[in-house]
Amino acid sequence: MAMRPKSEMSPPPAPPSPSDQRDAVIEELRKGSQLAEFLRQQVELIPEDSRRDAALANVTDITTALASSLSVLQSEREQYYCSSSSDAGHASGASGGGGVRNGAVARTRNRKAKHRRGTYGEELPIKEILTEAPENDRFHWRKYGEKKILHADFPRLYYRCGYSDEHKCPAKKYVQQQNSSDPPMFLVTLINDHTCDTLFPDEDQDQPPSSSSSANNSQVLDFSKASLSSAVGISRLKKEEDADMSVTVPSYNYTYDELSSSSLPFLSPKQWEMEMEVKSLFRRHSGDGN
DNA sequence: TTCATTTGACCCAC
DNA sequence: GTGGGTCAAATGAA
Repeated sequence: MAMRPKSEMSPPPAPPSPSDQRDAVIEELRKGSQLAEFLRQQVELIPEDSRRDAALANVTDITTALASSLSVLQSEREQYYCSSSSDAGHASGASGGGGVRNGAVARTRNRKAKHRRGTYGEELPIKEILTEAPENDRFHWRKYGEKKILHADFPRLYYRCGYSDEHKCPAKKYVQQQNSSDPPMFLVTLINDHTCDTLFPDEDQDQPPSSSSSANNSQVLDFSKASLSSAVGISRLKKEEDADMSVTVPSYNYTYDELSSSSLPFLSPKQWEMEMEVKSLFRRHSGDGN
């Protein structure tokens, strides 16, 4: 965070409100959309058909991601932080949810609930990810519950790490559909880091995803900026049908200036090479004589 | 047969 | 009493 000299901070420094942060993000997304459109024009100048088409596909993904994010943020501008003390007020949109599949079965059990309601108890850290593909991260999740949430039009889905039993991995995530747009957006709340990932390094990490799924990265809206790199990684497609998902979008957490100083953890080497190539074109055509 | 998902019941903080 | 989080039997898919 940039610090200003005390002499410049004459008014009492009011911390930015959540709505201010949201407006700032919306503004950045708008700038990003303009840049993406400009980038598209530059990419169209690439002479080689294959490279141009691939780059255009990436730009299209970026544009789609920015547009959908803008849509979500704007539609929920006044709702998102209404319940600032709770996480339960995020959802909005049309009605949905599942129906009754089975008849009611009377069961008697004798057990104790392990968890507290409300503020996730003491489980930390918490990361929130806005994505079109909530299941599309590199971890294996097992669904353990689904709950209709008050004032939410979509049920909240509860997942825990698929290795929670084997390796005592405490990672969990809650998935809340945000709207009924096409594709719908989901707010994914990640709770606890994966210990299974550190015990058993992901064997696919050095295997770039197939070119057909060039952008299996989710959108990350992490206002804290602290968990940006670890929140979402290159996807491990746990099921074959995941490979058919075409709604994944590239991460837009980096500006083009930041591209040069960051390592873009979400991109495969091939994608990274392409990004660098596009970036080079971008600079050349934007009059950057350096 | 095994594994994952569904879904009503249960627990507990508020 | 309400509502969010979790459990676990029932069920379906592979």
